[in-house]
Amino acid sequence: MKPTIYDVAKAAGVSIATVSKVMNNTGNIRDTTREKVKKIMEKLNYQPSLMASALTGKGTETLGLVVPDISNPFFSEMAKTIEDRAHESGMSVIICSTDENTEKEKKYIELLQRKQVDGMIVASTFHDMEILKRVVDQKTPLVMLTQDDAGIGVTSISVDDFKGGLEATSHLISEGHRDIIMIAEYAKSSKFRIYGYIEAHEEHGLEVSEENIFRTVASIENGREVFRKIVQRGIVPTGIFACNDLIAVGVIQEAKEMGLKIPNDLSIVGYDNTILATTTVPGLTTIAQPITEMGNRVVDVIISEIKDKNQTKERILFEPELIIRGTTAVNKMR
Amino acid sequence: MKPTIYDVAKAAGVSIATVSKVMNNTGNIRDTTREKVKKIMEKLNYQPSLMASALTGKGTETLGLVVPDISNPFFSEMAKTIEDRAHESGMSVIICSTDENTEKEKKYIELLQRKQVDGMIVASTFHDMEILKRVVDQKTPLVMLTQDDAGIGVTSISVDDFKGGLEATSHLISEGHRDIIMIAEYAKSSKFRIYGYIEAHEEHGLEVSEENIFRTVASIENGREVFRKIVQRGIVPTGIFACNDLIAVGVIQEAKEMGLKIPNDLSIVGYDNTILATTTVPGLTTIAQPITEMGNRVVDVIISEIKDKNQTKERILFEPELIIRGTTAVNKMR
DNA sequence: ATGAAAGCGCTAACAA
DNA sequence: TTGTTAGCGCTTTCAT
Repeated sequence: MKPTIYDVAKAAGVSIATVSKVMNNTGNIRDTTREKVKKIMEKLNYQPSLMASALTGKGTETLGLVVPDISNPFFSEMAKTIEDRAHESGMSVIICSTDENTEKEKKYIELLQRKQVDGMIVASTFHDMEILKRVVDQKTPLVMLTQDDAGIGVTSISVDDFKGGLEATSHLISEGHRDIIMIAEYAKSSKFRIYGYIEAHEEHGLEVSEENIFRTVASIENGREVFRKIVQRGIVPTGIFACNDLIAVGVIQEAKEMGLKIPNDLSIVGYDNTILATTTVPGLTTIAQPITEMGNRVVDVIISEIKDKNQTKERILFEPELIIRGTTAVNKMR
Repeated sequence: MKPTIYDVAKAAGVSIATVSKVMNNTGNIRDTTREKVKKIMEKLNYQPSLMASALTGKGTETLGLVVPDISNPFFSEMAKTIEDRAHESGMSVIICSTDENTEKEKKYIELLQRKQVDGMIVASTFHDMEILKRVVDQKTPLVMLTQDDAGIGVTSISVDDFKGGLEATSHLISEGHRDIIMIAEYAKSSKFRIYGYIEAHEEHGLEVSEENIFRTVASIENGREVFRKIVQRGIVPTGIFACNDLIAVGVIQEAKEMGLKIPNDLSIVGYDNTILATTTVPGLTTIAQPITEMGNRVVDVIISEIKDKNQTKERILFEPELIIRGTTAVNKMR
């Protein structure tokens, strides 16, 4: 079936050691031998088994990427840069989508361990840190993306969520909004965005009510649902800060269907600056996370940790950036 | 570091064969022994190496998925269903994004072969069929998604693109449009959509000009660019059929910036019915591909081919469905 | 019911 | 410069 190193060796009339050497460019091989072997490999369409070489101690040249939902543009865009960067370094990526489901999180992490990935990038909301702790204990390089490390001693890469929440909320406040609802996720990253939301209020001497903070899971449908709930409760916000673009889009859609004009009746700020933020009408004002930079960086970090396992763990924060588009405007309701 | 089967065996005071048997539920093991071994595995957090077991002839329980661009919502949504379905069957998925780049296509396919994936799903536009032919020759199950098999004898799953193109164009024609531009991709799937476009014209006794068919690569930016080009050439279409939602969104954006009213000045039909089609304003009229059904089906097919390599190859066509939203309306320009 | 041992495809000493 | 050989962690006969 698939040719092995033995097939190549036999066809070339050399030993498997020689074949191995020409594959890996190690040792001293006579040019003529090298050429001969290469020709045979070509002819047989020989693909050395990564399984076998991994077994001998070499790496698998594979990274595991765990995200909550690959169909969320934020993560698919992130996955794309991560993949590109990884492949530049000769590594491939196994992507797992956990659906924010604790069972799946566990299953996928274990799967990645069994596949002996050289390193793991975890962008998913981990409820059970014990699981991650175990991979760290087994010395598998791990870096957290988009959330901090929760004390398991790994490097983490995220944007300054506190600042992001602060900027988003401050923008709404400065436009004259006073009744600002925040729609957060259950995810860890939301925590700091909430603090930012609170801080912005305090800076302006405004009250914050826990009642104005809603929580849901990222999806357009959930965004719609939460907004419906908000309205049903008789709350009349003029501004909404949604923890991601998906939710923001849901709010936009629902609000429009209710006959609200955006941004005149309702201003909305999203988070992530995904492709969705550019396709809505009006365009979505949002907090940009530098997806490309973060993706590239996380790959660079994980690769350097693979090379040297004892690197100092750091907490890398990128700057969020407020992108003002059309969903926010001066509050004329006051 | 990571415990091996030897560590477990030693700790449990049994042989590795016994450990192997309890892992795989094979052979006859005394209950007490089984329990003892299981307890040790638990305690050591033992994860059997998939590398090692793959080497002994077992599968890798991994599927390779090759797409042109994972950040295109069509493919990320597809990837999500494929992943979900695959994981239900205990298989994981390695996703590769080729960027429609022939080099990368080759690189990734070879990578997947080296990783000994049990099967491959190829949704990417393959220019060099020779490469795919080789994987088929090596008896690796392969199914093509979203494009037909180009004579390499594998099963393919796609929607009836001819019909999709026909319906999209017929819809525009029935709304009174006569100057309909088609923006296609270089991809194989576009070929049939173009035939559909032509057929629709012929059915209505209308002329088709090759000049009205543009080609580009899927992205919002390219959609904008092509539309600019169209306008620059002095062509004034009232209808546009774009081969995917991304391009359609680009057209919408560019047209709006030019001050055109949609759908009054310009009607647009997309293709794919991704999340983007729901977020534009007005909503995008588009041809839906049943992403979930196709994704599930392709996994089922590949898994059954893995189980039995000599299955009859088939060509499975799903039905496209015209989803009418707000970007199309009766042509009032005539 | 359990274990010894061969072998999967490759790497890396070590010999020759 | 090239080849021999002992593993890597696991599965699977075949003995015991």
